[in-house]
Amino acid sequence: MKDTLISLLKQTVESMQANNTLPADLQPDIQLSSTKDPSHGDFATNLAMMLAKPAGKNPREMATLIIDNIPANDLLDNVDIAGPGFINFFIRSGSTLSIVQNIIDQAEQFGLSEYGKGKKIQVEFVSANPTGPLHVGHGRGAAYGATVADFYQAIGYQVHREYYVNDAGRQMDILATSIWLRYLEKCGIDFDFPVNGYKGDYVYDIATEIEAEYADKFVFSRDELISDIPADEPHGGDKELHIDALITRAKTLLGDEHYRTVFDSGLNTIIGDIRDDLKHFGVEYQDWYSERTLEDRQLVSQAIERLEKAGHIYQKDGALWFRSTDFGDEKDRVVKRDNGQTTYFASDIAYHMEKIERGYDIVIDVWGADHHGYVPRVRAALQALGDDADKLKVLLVQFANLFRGGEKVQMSTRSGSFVTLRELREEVGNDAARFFYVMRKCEQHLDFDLDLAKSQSNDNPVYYIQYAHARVCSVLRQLKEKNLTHDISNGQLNIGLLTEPHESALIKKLNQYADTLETAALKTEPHLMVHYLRELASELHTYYNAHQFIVDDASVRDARLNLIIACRQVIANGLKLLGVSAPEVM
RNA sequence: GCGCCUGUAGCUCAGAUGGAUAGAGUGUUGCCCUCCGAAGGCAAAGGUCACAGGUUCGACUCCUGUCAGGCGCGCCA
Repeated sequence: MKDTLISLLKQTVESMQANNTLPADLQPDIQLSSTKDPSHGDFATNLAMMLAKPAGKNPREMATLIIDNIPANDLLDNVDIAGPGFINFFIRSGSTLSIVQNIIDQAEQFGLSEYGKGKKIQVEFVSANPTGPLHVGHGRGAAYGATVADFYQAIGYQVHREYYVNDAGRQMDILATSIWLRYLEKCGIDFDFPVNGYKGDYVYDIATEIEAEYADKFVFSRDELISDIPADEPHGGDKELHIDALITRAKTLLGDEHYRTVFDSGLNTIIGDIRDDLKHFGVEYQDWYSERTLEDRQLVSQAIERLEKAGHIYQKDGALWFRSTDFGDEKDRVVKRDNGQTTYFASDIAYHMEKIERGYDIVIDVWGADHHGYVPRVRAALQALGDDADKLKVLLVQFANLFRGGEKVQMSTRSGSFVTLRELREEVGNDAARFFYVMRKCEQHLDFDLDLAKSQSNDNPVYYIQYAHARVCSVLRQLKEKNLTHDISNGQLNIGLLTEPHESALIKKLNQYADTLETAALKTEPHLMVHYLRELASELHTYYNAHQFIVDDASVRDARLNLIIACRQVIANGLKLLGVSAPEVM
């Protein structure tokens, strides 16, 4: 509909250029928008105002000329000039009504498009360190990333969802050591647990499992454990040095094989838990990509070599540095430390290099906003490697602050004091959680008030939309109770009877769904769909209150029922994309 | 200090590429169930779009500066 109108306007401009009403070299970007006010018609364009200046005419005069040059067509009922020079288009009512039948015919397929056909896109999201359960902050990334991915898929892109598992590095060593220490405690060894260790309950659980399976196989004496270990912070020492010494001690005492056993049991338990958690949240991945495999495949050293060959690496203070300042970063970055170990950044270079090489048209990273300083250096690395850095799109998600009893909940993974995603889901439900997380633009801070979500869950906006869906289902149940049937083809035959303002408004809204979906996908702003669905539900509720659907006249009845089941379908389709259910009864 | 994000109704937030009278929810105040689910609808009230300049036919939107809040600036991950 919109596209047809735009091409009509293109023809208009061309014919005006042919008859010299317009300069021939003008290539106007034709903008057509849906109107908010019905008195402005169905669509409006500012074309006349944009063309007025180059053509040396005033906008309203230009508008008249444009209207005179619009080719004959059966789409438009009327065209008006309004305000400073807007051209308002009134679509012939019959042509907008066909949307109802389209929706009914296409059902859950309705609104999907092939916009991105043949294009591959990769979305990496959550990717939280597997050092503990997901918390509410991760939940936002999960809901947002999953929704962005699903939206792209809905407009025809081939989507690959990926979780980057940081299964290498110091944080994981701290976790493994924490588990082992808890295990030692359970086995009766007496010592002070390091302040820098992971203190969550899940650490005990994993330790318990290890004890159950391996009994005292990994037990060492107190002396073996703590001799020559530098003091922890409460005893006037340095907590970082203390934990690092304990890690080294764990590796020495346990030996590679046993250390790996403890390490992997922690990793596997936690990743399994995360995977399970996300699955219940309606979030599934095509790939769980292991950081360790990067090293196994020597991709990290390959990436550094490539940078070196390209002349972007230098040595200083015994370390290898990437000259990222050549590509707009604020300072150069170390890729290999003086102790010979590569940095986390080096792994990330390798990972992004490999992602780009996999041949995606777009590579999307969903990151917490606290990583924003990291964007320029990753982009710099891709440029230095000669890869197309424009393919990388980093979406930064601001923090979700949790409020309980009016107080901001302080969260720290290390101390174990945080609300998990699982707890949140159990408290407010998956539907409300998924919905709330994407209700706001991602760069907007999100205040998640737990008390409000719990105590007033009936006021949840998600219920308003779900209720509209359930209401239509209820009408159809009523119909059955009255021993009436709904004849869809009779409804279509009489669809022209839908002339009430409320009906026209609904039909106009239904016509906007596909466009909303496409915009929301391309802008990676699923909240646009949230707002659309709220508006659609609102108009459906209004219609419900203003008119009776189950009326004696079968022609009107069937036509109206066609309209409301079309609305129900669109609500269901939209909610599904958001990962929210569309219940028939509430 | 430098960089990124944010500042719109009492509160929480929408306002894509500059466009018509800046919109919702919530809260406040009135109405509407002999009628398909009142988890609903209708209406009222509520605004210096942080502030000051600039660009133009036109600025919440773009530019510059100021103020306020959040976050980030490791040979951590």
